[in-house]
Amino acid sequence: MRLTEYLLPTLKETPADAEIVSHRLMLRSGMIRKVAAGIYTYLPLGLRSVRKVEQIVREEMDRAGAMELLMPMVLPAELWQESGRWEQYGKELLRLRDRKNSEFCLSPTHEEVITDVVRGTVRSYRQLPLNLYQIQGKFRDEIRPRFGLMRGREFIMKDAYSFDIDDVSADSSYDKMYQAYQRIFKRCGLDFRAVEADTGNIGGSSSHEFMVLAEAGEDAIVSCDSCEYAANVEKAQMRMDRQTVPEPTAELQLVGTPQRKTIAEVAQFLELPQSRLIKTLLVETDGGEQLAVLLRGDRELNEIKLCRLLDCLEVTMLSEEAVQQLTGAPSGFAGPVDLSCRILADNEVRTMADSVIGANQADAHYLGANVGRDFQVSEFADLRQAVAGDGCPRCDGTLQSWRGIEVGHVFKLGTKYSQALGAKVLNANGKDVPLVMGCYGIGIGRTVAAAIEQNYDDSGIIFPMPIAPFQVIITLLNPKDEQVREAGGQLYDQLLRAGIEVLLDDRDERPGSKFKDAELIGIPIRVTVGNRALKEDAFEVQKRKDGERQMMAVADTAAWLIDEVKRELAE
RNA sequence: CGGGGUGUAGCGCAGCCUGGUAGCGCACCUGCCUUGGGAGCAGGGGGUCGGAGGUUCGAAUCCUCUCGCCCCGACCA
Repeated sequence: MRLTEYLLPTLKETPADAEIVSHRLMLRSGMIRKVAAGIYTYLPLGLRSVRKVEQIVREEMDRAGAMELLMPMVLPAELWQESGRWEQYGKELLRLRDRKNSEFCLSPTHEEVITDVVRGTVRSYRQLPLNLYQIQGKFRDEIRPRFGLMRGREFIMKDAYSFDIDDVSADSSYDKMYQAYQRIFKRCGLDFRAVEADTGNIGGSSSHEFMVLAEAGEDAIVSCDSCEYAANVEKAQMRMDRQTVPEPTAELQLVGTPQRKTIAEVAQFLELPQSRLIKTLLVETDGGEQLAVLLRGDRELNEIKLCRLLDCLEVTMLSEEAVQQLTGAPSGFAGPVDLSCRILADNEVRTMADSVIGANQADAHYLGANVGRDFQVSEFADLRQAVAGDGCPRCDGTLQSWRGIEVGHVFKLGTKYSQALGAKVLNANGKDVPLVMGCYGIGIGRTVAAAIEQNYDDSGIIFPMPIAPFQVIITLLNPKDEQVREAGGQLYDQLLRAGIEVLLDDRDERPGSKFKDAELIGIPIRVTVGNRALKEDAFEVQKRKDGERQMMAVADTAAWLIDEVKRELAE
């Protein structure tokens, strides 16, 4: 493309509401434009990168034996009522009515539709396994869209669904997708990790998230420094180093702690490390049960682990009034002694002796508290958030922590949807069995954004070759100069003929502006055409990545570029 | 949904407190000039000041309501 004919609205100034690098750079480089909160137009340049990622995804899905189809985005309520999710899904599901007042929704995901398709078309195990995917716009009415394409309401997603006759076969389908994802993100030039993940409310037995490592990531993950273990902190376990239950050495003793409510305040006041305290969190399940959760003072509760243990969807902290009612004291002084509700504790609490706990009376704590002697715990479990430095649950290694951007997620679904929607086939014994499903998502736009989070500098984006909107940019320093136009034009034609995606900056701008734009939009290789170098019968070639310039004979340049682009694509 | 903020030209902002002809920088258009790192000069186009109502001789400015957007939190295949 010639830039004089291309829509490239780059911005010198940074739009005020762009918080993270990728959002800022995508706006500045003219890749996207905001239409409404969490809703974006992909401008020509942005769309090219999106298409690159889509194409890589397509090739790898096809290679893994999946078939592409396309389902509608507007779905009838009936289908969602059948699976029960019309009621369950909540406000994230954007509901609408047609002119006949029938109810519809904008689909945030397609388990129902795909299951409906398959139950109507697949009758026998001989037709399995089956893996169907689509690349399509999705809509989720997020509470708080932010960070540009990172968390939009409308977004492009690849979603695939596998159908198998039994668990063994389903595991193999899952594994194929896992491998395909490894290839996809590798080809996109990303530094990523596959981590064990919580399955959330989509259900299913097992799941991995593909996390691109980046500071701006919304997820925290941990990984072992000596084995392959890696997990989302929502799911991450840790090794229990000390299993012994220590003997109490101190008596239970009431101590005044005026106005000291938080762990930090109490620890400082008593001149003890926070790890000598036990914090008592009072929560209520969505089922209405109130209970206490004990953790070492310096630890954080992992609500997901707690919910799993309690088999509920959410827990909330008790209000000030409820705390007062349950403990007889203002919040900040709750403790497990003589508490009337059920008391759960993190495994670590079992290994603590002579601890500090709340006394259930205003401005007082107990010293020397011991489990079993001074208070009882109904159940110990893994309830705390893993942190860097914890022991790996699989080996002797130590966990490290990272921020990650979730670009892909693979799930073993089991028969949750096939059962709800009656998707069954006859097996080899002529018996009706529900299909065993898996589902596999990739956020396309998010992948582009994540790539930018990992590849940029002060001047702008540094696109990896496979997802760059153009592979080469030819900058004509003075497009009015006949010789420059001629030489640049010839190179441009040669590259086009070779199938190289090339942008010709033939705009009548000053060189500085063109250099700045080329760097901002991150084209991997730039060829500068100016009469100074042309006098030596040379072009100047510069890679965006390292900025190194080299002079190259005009006659050799096209062949070198073609070679170089292919080499980088194959990397 | 709770807390905080903001809405004035495509983008970034000033003006609002203390009411009196709507401004600046960038971008855009024309001309001259310039051409290896976002030049310079001159001229020009573009705004129902988010919307509705109210107070006032007069509202971007004061009051009420409303909508959008942003940040923090809860939430989230």
